[in-house]
Amino acid sequence: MAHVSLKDVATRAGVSFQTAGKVLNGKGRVSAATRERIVAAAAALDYVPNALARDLLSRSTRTIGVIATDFANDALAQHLVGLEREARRHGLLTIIGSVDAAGPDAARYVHALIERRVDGIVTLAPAVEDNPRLGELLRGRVPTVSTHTVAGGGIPVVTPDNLRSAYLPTRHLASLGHRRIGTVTGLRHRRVTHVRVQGYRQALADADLPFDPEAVEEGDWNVVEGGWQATHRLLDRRPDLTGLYVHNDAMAIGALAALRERGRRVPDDCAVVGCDDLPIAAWTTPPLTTVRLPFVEVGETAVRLLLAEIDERTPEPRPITLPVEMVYRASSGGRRVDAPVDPAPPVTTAEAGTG
Amino acid sequence: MAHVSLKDVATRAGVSFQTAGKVLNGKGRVSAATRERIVAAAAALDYVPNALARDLLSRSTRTIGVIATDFANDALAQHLVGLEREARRHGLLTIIGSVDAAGPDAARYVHALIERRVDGIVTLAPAVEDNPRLGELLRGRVPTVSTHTVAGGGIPVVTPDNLRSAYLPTRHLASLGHRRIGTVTGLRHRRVTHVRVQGYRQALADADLPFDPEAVEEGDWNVVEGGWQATHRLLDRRPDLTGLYVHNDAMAIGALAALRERGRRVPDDCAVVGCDDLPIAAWTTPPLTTVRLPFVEVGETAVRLLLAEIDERTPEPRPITLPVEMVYRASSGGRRVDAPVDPAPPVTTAEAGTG
DNA sequence: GTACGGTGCGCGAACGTTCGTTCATCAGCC
DNA sequence: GGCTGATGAACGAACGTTCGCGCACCGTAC
Repeated sequence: MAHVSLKDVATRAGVSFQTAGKVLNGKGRVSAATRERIVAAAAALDYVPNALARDLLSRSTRTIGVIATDFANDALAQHLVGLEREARRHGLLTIIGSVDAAGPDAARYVHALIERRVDGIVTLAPAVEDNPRLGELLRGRVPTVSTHTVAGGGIPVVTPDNLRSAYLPTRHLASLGHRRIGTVTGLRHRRVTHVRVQGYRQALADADLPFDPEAVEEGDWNVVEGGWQATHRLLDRRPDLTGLYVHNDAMAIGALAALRERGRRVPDDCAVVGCDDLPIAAWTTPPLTTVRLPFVEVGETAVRLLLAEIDERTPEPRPITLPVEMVYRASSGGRRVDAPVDPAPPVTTAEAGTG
Repeated sequence: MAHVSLKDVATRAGVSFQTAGKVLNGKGRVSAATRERIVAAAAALDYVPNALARDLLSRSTRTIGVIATDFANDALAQHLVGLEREARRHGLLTIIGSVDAAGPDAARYVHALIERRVDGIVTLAPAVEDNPRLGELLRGRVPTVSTHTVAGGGIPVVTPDNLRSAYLPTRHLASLGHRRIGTVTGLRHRRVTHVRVQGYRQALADADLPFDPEAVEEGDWNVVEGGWQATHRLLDRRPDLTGLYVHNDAMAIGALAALRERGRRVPDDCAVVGCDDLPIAAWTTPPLTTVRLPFVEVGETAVRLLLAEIDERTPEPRPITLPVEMVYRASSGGRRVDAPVDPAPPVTTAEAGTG
């Protein structure tokens, strides 16, 4: 498996290695005869050019790095799919690495990426919101795009329209006639959670419904059980809720279980709307009304933004948000009296859609 | 963001770049005074060594490539988690790429990996079973380990113990007293499917139950709907089944839905056992008895095998299989009369456990 | 004062490319 | 037959490292 170099090809073809290089790159004027000899030699020796040497000279590796927390996470995995696909479309390779939140290996990994001279980095890591170290490591050193607001700022962000991912389902529930709508949120320290609570409140206000802080409960949205526990806590406090917006589908499955245990029928006694539109959402009992988030598109967009940043074309200053979409199923009673979705965002604030 | 080289550090410190290199690598004898100047210069300039140059010389990139079909697939995503973690533990970077089965970009991607001089490749791609091209591309050119038997052979394989992943649940159902046990299989052309049918038949035989070809139905196991459809087809033919082994949890969820639609209670009218132990398996209605497959461990083991192959230590000749484990939940009626699991494999054949 | 061992650095070479320049050869032309 | 211009191929240099060798210089010992 020892590799063959241009020099090897050249000696076999009886030419200088530079001439061999010219032929194999299709550049420079070479006679048909020698060209043929060189091509034959390259084929015979199974020559594969050494990208290390080329990149060393060209100062570009056509490689990007991905910093993620957990590839098995549904959303992140889909981000990765879109990201890698778009990267490959542009002829870029993708290096991945997972980092535990604030551990020392985050710094080590970033360092390794810079040593490899990646052209840019995409972070798929909620941890960058709280942990300022990662931002410091990246800012000004490598072109970077993040799918989460980076502590300290200065790094382009692309996310789903998180505000509407809460506004739409809440409005949907209100339009179905529900007056007491609760919500099971994601982790409190996450930015997306704040934005969603804001969207939820906005929809309540638009429907002339009061905001009840006791109708909001935080859950651990990494596990189904988090939604199950939070729903129980919420219903202990507010047993009269008839509508529930849960910040992700995993927790919504837990919520359905909790409601079932309490003998509350869905959607008749309590309507439930999730978020994410995971594949299983269509197969819960009852099937889950939810919000489709453009996870794959976020990954794709991140790469496009990164390429723009690398080429020093205007690095998008303000966060980019991608449209979300309601998916109506039985857990909310279907799309009965839902108002048409207006094309323009219902609200606009400085915080809108960033998360 | 222009990068700083040893030469830059050296001129700032007033030494030759080789001396700077010695200091920054901790090798060679250098006086404390100049050492300090060099370190200071490196820090001031934010020097990061160029791995391209180093790797060019050392002929090792400490990087491995991953060829996968779909990172959003539950099993593959977990493979990837284990793989990347183990790689990082050994100081290796991981390059990923997804390839559509037999498309031309598979060849392109492999080529790109070899150009980058990756130290080895792991394939997480069922497609290598059918498509001989990928095997040809890799064999003899790059150290490779696969999680799927590669068409043409010659490449080390590591998988869960697929035979037992079917034997154990079938025996479990038999031990619960079920006499008519059906199975919804994965895609027919996949090797794992054959091995599982073999394990299923073996368990039937060991329980003195007849094998009924009509009690076996293929499903598209990439989607829940595949299990739903297959179960309906199966029950149309054999309405009297009282036990069902479904080849993955996603399809098992579809099976539960199909049984519900037919008014058959689980587990009383028909017991169901899935396979994979996805996080949601504990939250279906009823919770799903299933087989835990060591997906993460498969990824880790693949990296260890690959490192052995790279170091030219005995490249494991025969396929490695990792132990699987029953997880008892309500969909089968729990672990009521299950026989103790014998430590040794119940059967051994040439096909055992490979898939 | 010469020989000697050790220390501290510089220097050349190599890894496999790409790029630009130089050089030899040859045909065509007055 | 000497000049021009084109063509084909060789050549030198550079990218940023690592490695080993060589060479000053200093202090010590005879």
